[in-house]
Amino acid sequence: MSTKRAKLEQREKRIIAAARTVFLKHGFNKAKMSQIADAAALAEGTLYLYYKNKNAIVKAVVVDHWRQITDEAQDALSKTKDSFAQLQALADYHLTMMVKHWRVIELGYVLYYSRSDDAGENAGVDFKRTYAALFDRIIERGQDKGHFTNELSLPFLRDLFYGTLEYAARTLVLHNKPEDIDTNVAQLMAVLRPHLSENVPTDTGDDKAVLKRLERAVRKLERLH
Amino acid sequence: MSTKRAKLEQREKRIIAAARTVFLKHGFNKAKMSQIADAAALAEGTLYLYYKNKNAIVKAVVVDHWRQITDEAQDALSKTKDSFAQLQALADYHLTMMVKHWRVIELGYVLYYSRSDDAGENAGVDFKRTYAALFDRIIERGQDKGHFTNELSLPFLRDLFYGTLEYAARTLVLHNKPEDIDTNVAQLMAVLRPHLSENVPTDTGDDKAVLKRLERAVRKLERLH
DNA sequence: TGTATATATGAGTTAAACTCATTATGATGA
DNA sequence: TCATCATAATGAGTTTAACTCATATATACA
Repeated sequence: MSTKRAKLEQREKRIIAAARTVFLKHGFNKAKMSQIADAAALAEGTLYLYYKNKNAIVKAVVVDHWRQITDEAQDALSKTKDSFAQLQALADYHLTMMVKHWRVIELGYVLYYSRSDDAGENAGVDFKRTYAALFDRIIERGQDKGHFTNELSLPFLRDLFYGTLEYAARTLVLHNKPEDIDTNVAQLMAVLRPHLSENVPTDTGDDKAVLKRLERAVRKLERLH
Repeated sequence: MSTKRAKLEQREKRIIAAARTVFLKHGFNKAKMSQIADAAALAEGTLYLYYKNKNAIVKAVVVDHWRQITDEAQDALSKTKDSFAQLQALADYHLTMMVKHWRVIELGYVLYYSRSDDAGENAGVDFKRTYAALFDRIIERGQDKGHFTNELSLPFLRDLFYGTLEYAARTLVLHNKPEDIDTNVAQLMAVLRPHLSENVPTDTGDDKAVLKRLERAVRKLERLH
């Protein structure tokens, strides 16, 4: 009973794995169904028993990728309970993954432009949905615990977070600078911090002379960057 | 002399206009070369005298769009000399245009995924280049005039700006809420302000502001070491 | 073991991007 | 105005690759 179902699922996975390899190697257009069939050790016609068409296959590849990524990200987040640290961990993980698997991200674009290909069928671009929810959960929990302000709306914060990181990833890949992941994450967190952390006013009593001296030093340092 | 060249350019424009109509109506895949030819009142073969293939046509459509957008944005910016106001004007214009012409943005995705189609030929995705430069110019001029700090790197700022706005546009289109353009722009500017405006705190009594600024600077230093 | 049902196959069909031999257009000069 | 040449346009024909379907094979069940 379950062996049959298991076997079919096994085949589906084999197709996805084969398709992923072929798509990543050649890109969507130059990838041929015959190549995918070969890589999966199946006849071309058999592919169509599992997926309606080439678009459905690429969609399955992309969806599968985001599912894996979501699982891994969840693990990475569980290492800390501090909301802000979790956010930083997510940003770091997300950017790292995007840079590493940029070709998959580009494959995802196929799904955007080919929407409305077959009215109905190809329903909305909702891969990433559960992944994006990770961010929402962090923010909401941070707000509940009173650590985060809510002066910025959640949808906006989400767009800022993921939009910035996607563009940053493209820049890093384009200029082949994966070592800049950290500085990008740091800058993003610096931007978010004042809008998330409930600022505890620094205690007074500090000597003005010290402040003045510090400020001169900082100004000097700032000029270096 | 010039009439001949002018006529050819005229034809190119007719093809782009026709292609734009057909692509926006049907999407890239369902748009047929024959339809474009019909819409341009030309034979199908003639299209190939002007553009190498379907991809080249869609690229021309997208490039043309961004050229127009760039011109218009420049006009919108010339209304004010204040750097921060210019940034806000650009954000507002950009988001408005993206929401209005979202289908063209999606068409642009075709260029991303189909890169490497024909090694060499389809050189980098550099439409938007001059458009993105508008942002750079505002930032750089603001920094030169001493109104903007430079604690965040230009590439990062650019990715933050355009990345956030693209994601925000997608959200607005998806939820059909074009009236939220203003709130999105406002939130983006609120996020950017503290990192751009040089708010030199008067060291007379304004301890909190000084401390805040010093803290930011120190955190930044900590990140670097 | 025989029959029915489910799954796999790949030669054949079809659609659409692209080519190219032929035809039309228009410029130039006598 | 016409003859010659060069340039541009045409669309029937070719090619490629996604997709189909009649046939073959495997599997479950009595």
